[in-house]
Amino acid sequence: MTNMMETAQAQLRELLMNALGALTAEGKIAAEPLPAFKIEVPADKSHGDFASNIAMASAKALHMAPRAIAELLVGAIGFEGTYFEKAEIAGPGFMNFFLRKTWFADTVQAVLTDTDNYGKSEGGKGKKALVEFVSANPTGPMHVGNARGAALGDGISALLEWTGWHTEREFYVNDAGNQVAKFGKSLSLRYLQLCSEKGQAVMKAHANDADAIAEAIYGEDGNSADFPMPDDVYLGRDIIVHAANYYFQNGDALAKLDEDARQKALADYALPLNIEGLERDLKSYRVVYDNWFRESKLHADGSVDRIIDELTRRGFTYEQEGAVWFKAEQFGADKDFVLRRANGIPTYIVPDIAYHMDKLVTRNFDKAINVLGADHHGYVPRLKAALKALDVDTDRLDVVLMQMVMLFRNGQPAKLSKRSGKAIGLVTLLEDIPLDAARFFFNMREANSHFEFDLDLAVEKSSQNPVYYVQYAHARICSILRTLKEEGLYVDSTPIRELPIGEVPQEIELIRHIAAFPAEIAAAAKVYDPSRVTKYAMELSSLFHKFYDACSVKNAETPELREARTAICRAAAQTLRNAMAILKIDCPEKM
RNA sequence: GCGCCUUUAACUCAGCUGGAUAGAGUAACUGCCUUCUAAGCAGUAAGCCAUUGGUUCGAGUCCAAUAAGGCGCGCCA
Repeated sequence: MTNMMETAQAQLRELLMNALGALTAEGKIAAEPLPAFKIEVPADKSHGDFASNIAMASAKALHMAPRAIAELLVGAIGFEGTYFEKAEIAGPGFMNFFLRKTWFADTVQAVLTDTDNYGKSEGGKGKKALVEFVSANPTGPMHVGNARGAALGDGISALLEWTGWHTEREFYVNDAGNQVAKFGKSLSLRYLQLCSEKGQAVMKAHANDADAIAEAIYGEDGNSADFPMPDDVYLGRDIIVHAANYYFQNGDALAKLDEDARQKALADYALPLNIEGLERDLKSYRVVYDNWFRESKLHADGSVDRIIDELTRRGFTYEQEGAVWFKAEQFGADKDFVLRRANGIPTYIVPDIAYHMDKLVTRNFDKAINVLGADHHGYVPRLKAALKALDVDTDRLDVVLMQMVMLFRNGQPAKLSKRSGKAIGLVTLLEDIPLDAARFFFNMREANSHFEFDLDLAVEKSSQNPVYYVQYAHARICSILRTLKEEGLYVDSTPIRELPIGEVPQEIELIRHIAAFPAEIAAAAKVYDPSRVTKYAMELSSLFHKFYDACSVKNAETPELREARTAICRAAAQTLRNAMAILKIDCPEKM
């Protein structure tokens, strides 16, 4: 796929190297090894399209003033047949280079040729990445942090795909261990409450409505005087709903069983329902996973036990107070930690180690990327220490830490959904704000910054809302093209290089930014940061609106100019669509 | 106590691998639609880039210390 920015940069670098070579051959400059120099896009447009610090960087080695070097270079460069028409020397010795119009025309042509693939690159070709994100506990509904994780993880996955990686999205299902036991216990308690006299009264009062029953039993805080709950269980309404539904289907038979059997039966009933629910809710958020990897599999096939055995075999464990410890300090972690408790049950990290061995060894992904809440940052060095002890190159595991989300409404922290009045989770959030807004907003800030989510702004249909600003730009372009077609003014028959493209500053600015798209995507993928895509889209939209204001397409001075601007519009719309496609946000043709 | 993150305009944030006068949006005020979507554009205002030192041709950007805020350091996950 075409990257005109890169093409121009490579050409410029070659021109400079050739000029240097020629000057050295002529003896005009000393034959010294020169330090690396940079070619970059200056912030100030009057400084040209590209600038190089080559003269300043080489000053020391050549024992010459930067400006003198620059002057020699400018004289030695042959611009014929290239994308560049001239160079200027500025400031302390910067060299500023100016592009010819053909470069702008070729950029527009590249977008129209590549269409939906414009911006893709192949840096990751032949390599496999596994992106694990959300992995919410299946014992309850997803919270707002999961919504951010979902948008972020999905965006990172898309960026990797756009840069050539074979990418799989994965959800790690914690369907084993302590929290499942706690889940069963919670369900059992609620179930027994429903079977009690008071519970039966509530059931009768609310007929077969599980939600209404849950509301009544839940009371103020899930721990009412009539239906008290201990400290170490899940209190949520969803637990009561499960218990009630089970009761509707199977009656009170479980009340007569012993506690363990009842907990297991209820967990076996409710857990699959929750997992289906997670899948459904994420799908409605436009997140579709390739794999749902179950923790229980790692227990069932012996992987978990094998981790402890293998670390022991290698001499990296010891026993203390009846527990098995891993010598993590030896592998760079802050302190040793327990692998197997005195009661014989492995700690949570052992299945995690087994899981990552599965990712990196069994399935042999080149990269495993985990999107985690920042509160897990202490856990990362421990996991890496264990992987290192098992001979895995820990650079293959990249962790993207994500800071907390704070929801705001009317400038105040918001806890409850406006519409349903329930706690704001992923599902209730989408009741309150449009899907596109959620996906856009959660990708506006980089992962590692605290995020204040303004709920009022997200629903606002105005210029203040960045999602609408971007979508409006696209709809506006579509409207222009529609009008041209209706009036028979839409023409795309002339080769783009023959059109007058890049006549005014607003056109140039817009095309320059369009040309930067492929590099921006590659850079965003490299640092796992989809927020660069939202920023790019906002900037592109802004440049289009400015172009729109300055350059009429329909009423262009000449038919050639109209055709040129039509092509620019099409290229801008295409680029905007591609950026939004990465984030899975719609680009409506009308608003 | 140890470790990680954050600190840029009144508010929310950009500032890519150090580069030429530090940028947006919001809020305030002023212009621009008989002409392709005014959900837009243009203009006016605001900043010891937390503090102090260091590295160099050059620091918001790199290093060190300090301060304030957030988080983590379990035989919880």
